[in-house]
Amino acid sequence: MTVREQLLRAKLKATHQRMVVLEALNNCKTHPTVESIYDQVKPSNPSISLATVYKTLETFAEAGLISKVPTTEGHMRYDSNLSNHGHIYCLNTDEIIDYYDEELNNVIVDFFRKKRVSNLRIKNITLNINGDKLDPDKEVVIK
Amino acid sequence: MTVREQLLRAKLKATHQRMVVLEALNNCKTHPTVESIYDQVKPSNPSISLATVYKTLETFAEAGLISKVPTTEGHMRYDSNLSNHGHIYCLNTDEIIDYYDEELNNVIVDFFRKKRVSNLRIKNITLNINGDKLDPDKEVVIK
DNA sequence: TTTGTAATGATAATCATTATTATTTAGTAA
DNA sequence: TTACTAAATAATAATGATTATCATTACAAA
Repeated sequence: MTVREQLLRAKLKATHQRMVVLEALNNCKTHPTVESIYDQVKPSNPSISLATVYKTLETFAEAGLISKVPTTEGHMRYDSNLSNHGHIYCLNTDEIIDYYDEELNNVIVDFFRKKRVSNLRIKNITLNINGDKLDPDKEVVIK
Repeated sequence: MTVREQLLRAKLKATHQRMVVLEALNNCKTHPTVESIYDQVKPSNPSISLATVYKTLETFAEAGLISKVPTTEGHMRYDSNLSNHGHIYCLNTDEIIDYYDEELNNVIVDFFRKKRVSNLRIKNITLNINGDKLDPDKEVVIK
């Protein structure tokens, strides 16, 4: 699906700025900040305004095209991976890595099918793993 | 244990400001913001500075006396409950409620004993439950 | 008590985010 | 295609939250 189609499907006007920002998000495996998206699209779109990037990301999040990921330091980052997943926070490198395990997910889903939390409509449950990367230059691998 | 003892044990100078802030945190079942702590201690300590509250909370977090809880909106709140637990985020009321279940914790601990995440020294794993309170005036109850 | 060092209060500076507004653009209908 | 309307954008000012500065004060060790 093209970014234009994604936008129209979300009932958003398909402007050039929205398309390049969404393109950047889609091609991004990390969890970018507003500034890093701005830096990424700026070279090929010199007239884009930082305020537009802020508003665009907020609009996308409201429309459900992306999700917001708050960091342990209280800043906001964005995630175009909409599948059910948790995050590994590498505190010493500021990396945020997607984490998903089918077996663990099933255990948690089963648990909350039994255990009832009343007076709350649960939207989602995520697992956060916080830690330090041992070798900051190598990747974290889940086996 | 008195707040003075808590501070000295953490190798922090036991100033009056630190004692009243720690006292406020200890007596607080919610997850207060900087401002709400400031508002709470200000009446009985009119000369305390907001900047001091900021620095004090950061100092406490570094010393491990409290932990920082980032909200889904990217703001910071503080938690004097140091036991292993997760949080329920009530998105429509901005409440953050502690959550702990022995059985679920065991399942998760067991899982990560088997499953290895390499190149990462895990500090902690927390479960975040996001949802909306159905009746904002009533409590969320876990059964 | 005295003294050295660290913490505090007051406030200025900074940084991130949001608001404002004139201009431009996308989408639609003639 | 062209013209129209509402929405989006660019530029930048305003705001709000947090941090830095520095003169003063207070803790705690001797």
